[in-house]
Amino acid sequence: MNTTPAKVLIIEDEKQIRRFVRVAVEEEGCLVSEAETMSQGLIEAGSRKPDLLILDLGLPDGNGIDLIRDLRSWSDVPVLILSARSQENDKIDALDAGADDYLTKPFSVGELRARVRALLRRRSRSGEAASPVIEFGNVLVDMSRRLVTRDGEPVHLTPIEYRLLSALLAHPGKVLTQRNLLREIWGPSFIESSHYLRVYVGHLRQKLEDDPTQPTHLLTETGVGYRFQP
Amino acid sequence: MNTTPAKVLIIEDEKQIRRFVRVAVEEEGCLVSEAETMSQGLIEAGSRKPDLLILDLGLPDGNGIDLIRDLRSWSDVPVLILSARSQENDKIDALDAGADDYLTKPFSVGELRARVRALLRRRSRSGEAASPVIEFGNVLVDMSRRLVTRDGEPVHLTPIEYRLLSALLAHPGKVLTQRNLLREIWGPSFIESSHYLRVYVGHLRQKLEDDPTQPTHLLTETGVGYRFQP
DNA sequence: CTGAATCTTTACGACATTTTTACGTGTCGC
DNA sequence: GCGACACGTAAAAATGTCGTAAAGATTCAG
Repeated sequence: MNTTPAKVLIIEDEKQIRRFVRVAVEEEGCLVSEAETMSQGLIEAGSRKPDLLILDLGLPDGNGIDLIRDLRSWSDVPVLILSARSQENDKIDALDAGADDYLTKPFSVGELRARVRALLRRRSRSGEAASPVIEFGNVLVDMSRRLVTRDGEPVHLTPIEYRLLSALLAHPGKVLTQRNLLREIWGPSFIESSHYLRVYVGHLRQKLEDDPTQPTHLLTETGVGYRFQP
Repeated sequence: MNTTPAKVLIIEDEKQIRRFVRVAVEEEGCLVSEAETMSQGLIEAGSRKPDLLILDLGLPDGNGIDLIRDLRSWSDVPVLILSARSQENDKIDALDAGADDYLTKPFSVGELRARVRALLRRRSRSGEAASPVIEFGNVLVDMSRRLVTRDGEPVHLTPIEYRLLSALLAHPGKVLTQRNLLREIWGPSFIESSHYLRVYVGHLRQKLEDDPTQPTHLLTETGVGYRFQP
């Protein structure tokens, strides 16, 4: 049980929905603050340091995705998105930009509270020290020393190769979309150039997989992205 | 077991059928309220906050589909439709608008009670299941990792297969019309090509059902659409 | 300025996925 | 029963994506 109540920031312009969400979240025992605009929301997020941010994508001023990107440059607070069914694409972009979960309107109190609980649960867990050395196959990756070895022999990785490997290793078992990886490693303007990924995933497999032709740890999900399998 | 009995609202003009339904639902241990007209039904739904709404499409005043659309803008209470065989199109339109399941007159008490149970079951679960991992049969679907396993073995799904599965799994027990699914997965211009669905539902059954010939979880509603049964 | 390392770009064959096509089955009304 | 219709399966054709190698382009140290 957490001693201090979690702080939740709601960014939502419609008063009705804001009330609805506030009540639901307060029933989870959280401290709630509100913002009606993107810019106000960013300021609140910076000053109040909330443990969870609930964001409506359909705000009149500015783009919610930009807010998330901005936010992610200095904070890793969980972000829960509220979106209308007509904003399917925005939703995906938002998840790509670093949001954690989403709800499509209309949603029920139960659903909302469940998502809030799930995202806040992460808060308590994340404190545990993540082991800085990852192992798979006959490869060791020491994150703290930026050192990669295979069968004991050190393996040299170029900067991009290493960043790509880190990104994949950060979420074991999870599929990372091409856009996600491209944004994280090359920057937002390279989202289109998915062939970079093919080249560099190829390099990594060449250096780390037993049989680069039949990879067992750096897997491709055709049409979607790549996945690291421990 | 739920501590509080579920509240069910019946919107039906024919007194005879209203009685029939009321008795059946009460045998499920529910609290029943009634409405004879659309407008009255909407008011009741707003004030009583029922856990299930049973709606006859053939009401004299106004259109049942409009009622559902209106309702869906502020509530996601499950809706069970009663329709006469001559109202085939209305039935599908209603499901498209957001209804959850349907019964075609004449129907038996047993059928009715089974549907009611199924739709109410969702109520208790939706609050708890914050976990993004869904289970059915011997299959596990981890939404956060885009990972599907069967008997522990990973199952590979193509992008379309996965999107189709997600769409079905998003609403357990709910009937999703072909138009609905086609629009969500292929886009609005593919509403006519119901053929794709047959092919890809076939693929999913092949990969996930114990006996693809006799599916137990990915069910067909002939002439209407498909349904995921947990 | 030169060379080595790295990154970017290009091209093409191999492969995976999607789309078509074709045909068999079962159901329902007549 | 017979024909129309919707559904399920299989496999070919079309399309799209991936992996690889290798040739420019860039950077940086010496």
